[in-house]
Amino acid sequence: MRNADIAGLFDALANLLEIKGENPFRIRAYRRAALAIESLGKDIATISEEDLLAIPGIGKDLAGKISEYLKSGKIAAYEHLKQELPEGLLALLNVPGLGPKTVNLLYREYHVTDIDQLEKLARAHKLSKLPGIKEKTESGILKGIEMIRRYASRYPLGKVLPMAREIKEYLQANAPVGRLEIAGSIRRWKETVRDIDIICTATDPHAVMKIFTAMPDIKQVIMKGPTKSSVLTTFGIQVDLRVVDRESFGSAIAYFTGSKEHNIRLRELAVRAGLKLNEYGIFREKDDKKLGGREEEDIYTVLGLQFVPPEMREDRGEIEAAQRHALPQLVEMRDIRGDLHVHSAWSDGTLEIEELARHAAEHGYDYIALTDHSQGLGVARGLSEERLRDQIAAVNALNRRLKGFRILSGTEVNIRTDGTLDFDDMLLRKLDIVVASVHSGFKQSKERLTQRILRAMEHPQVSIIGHISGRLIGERDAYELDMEQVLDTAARTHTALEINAYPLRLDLDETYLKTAREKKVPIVISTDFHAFGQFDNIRYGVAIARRGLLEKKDVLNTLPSSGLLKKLAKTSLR
DNA sequence: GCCGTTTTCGGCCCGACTGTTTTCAGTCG
Repeated sequence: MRNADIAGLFDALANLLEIKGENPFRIRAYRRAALAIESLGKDIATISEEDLLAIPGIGKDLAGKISEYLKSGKIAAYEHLKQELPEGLLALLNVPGLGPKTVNLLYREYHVTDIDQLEKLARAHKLSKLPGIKEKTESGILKGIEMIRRYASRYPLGKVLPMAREIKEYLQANAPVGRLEIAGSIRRWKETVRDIDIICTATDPHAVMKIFTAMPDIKQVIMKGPTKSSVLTTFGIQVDLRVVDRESFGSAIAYFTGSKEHNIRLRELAVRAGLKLNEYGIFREKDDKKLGGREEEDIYTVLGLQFVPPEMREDRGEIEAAQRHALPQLVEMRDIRGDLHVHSAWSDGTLEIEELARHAAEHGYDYIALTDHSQGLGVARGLSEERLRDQIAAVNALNRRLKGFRILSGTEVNIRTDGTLDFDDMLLRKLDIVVASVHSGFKQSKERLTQRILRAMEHPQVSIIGHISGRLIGERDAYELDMEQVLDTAARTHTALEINAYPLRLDLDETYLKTAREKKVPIVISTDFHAFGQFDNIRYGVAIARRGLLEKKDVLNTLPSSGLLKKLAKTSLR
């Protein structure tokens, strides 16, 4: 798909225009369009020009530029702009504290076009000769350069959320705070996050800020004010704390949860209704009377909107739906009845089958599917056919003893490099659930990988395709797949796709979920359980499902086991 | 550059903190 390329080009265009000092609203239009294209969920090349115009934020001009790129691989306007301002300037914008105005100044005065040049000039104290720049700014730029060299810009949610919870607990235990919540992209459950945003109420903000900026494991205090402070942890992630009084907590958490684009749309609605919305509340414009803000719901109510769950707040149409009071009823944690991807100590898990069952029942589940690895995956102690037969017998024996809980016999069978499965068909037929996954040969061509997965989906015994993209967020990219074909085939063969709730996987990812839902592809949410406590990871998967707008009816493991097995029995459907 | 329950033209969100300034521009979220 070229979506990411086009979105990237529009973003680059916006940045160059900003350095040039162009009309800020024109710049915003490019950025909005870039976001819309990125989260489109289908190949932009397959969309007619007419349908392009139906996408909010894309008008005649941008639709033309998209077509131009699809035809020629270039956008003339961007090529022209590059003649004026070198592309290298874009990298300079990534330096914290360095914005478009300063980049422009540096380029005009010293022809700075890359970070190494900038660093040399700063070290030689040449920058402080420029208007508006003195020693502090100069050393700030050097610090900024060090930061981008040392740290990644975004981190996987699964790494950051536990840190955020630690900070939350620390502040609740040590600072005089009232209500306190994690906000920002963590609260929206974005799969990667850039920083940790925390919002709290307090009667003595100074005392809170003092404790916050002196927390253990703080590397640097970036800024410190009475209502807003930022620090950098030794891990390298920025933490922002915002303090408000209790009457503003709702509006503040709404504001601090974002997304920025969602907030902008809310404020535009407010302006049009003769209101003003900020982090302190929602006010009537003419007399400044406060109409709400203590609770987050106030904001949506006063604006005449249905309450929008944080996971949906990305300005992807949720505001319009909330105006019509037609938001989907998103799937919830309590809807999940069981886990369909679970490993025991028979392969590379740590719990015995009975312990697993008890643990799952304590977690509130009615069933699990035991899906240990297959023989080909030696590193994970994959089961031989003989051991799998033994396991089926063990599960049957156990099920006779268990009351109100059921273990489904299953496997996570390797999809071999040619698309065949790692167990004999006769054996697979004895199982309740067959999860088929790719564990090797990631470097195959897009065509081969796609064919491989299609072939597995055509197999009558395969109920679910596990972690379909193969990615590990921040560690390994997804392999290339023709997702259009994959989703069509999944729908046709009634093969479910898994949302793998392991925090570094989280695929099938949200960009494809919307399309999957439209095509009526069955979806399951599973944790890929290996060790005690990991059933809790289901929250990540539910969040991704919610970000993909899935409802309870779209997710198969919201069903009781009998209904679930009926839905997964694809042979009876053909 | 987009868009329309005021508008096809004239609007387009709002505030905190920092550094360099004697009143504010730049950056960030």
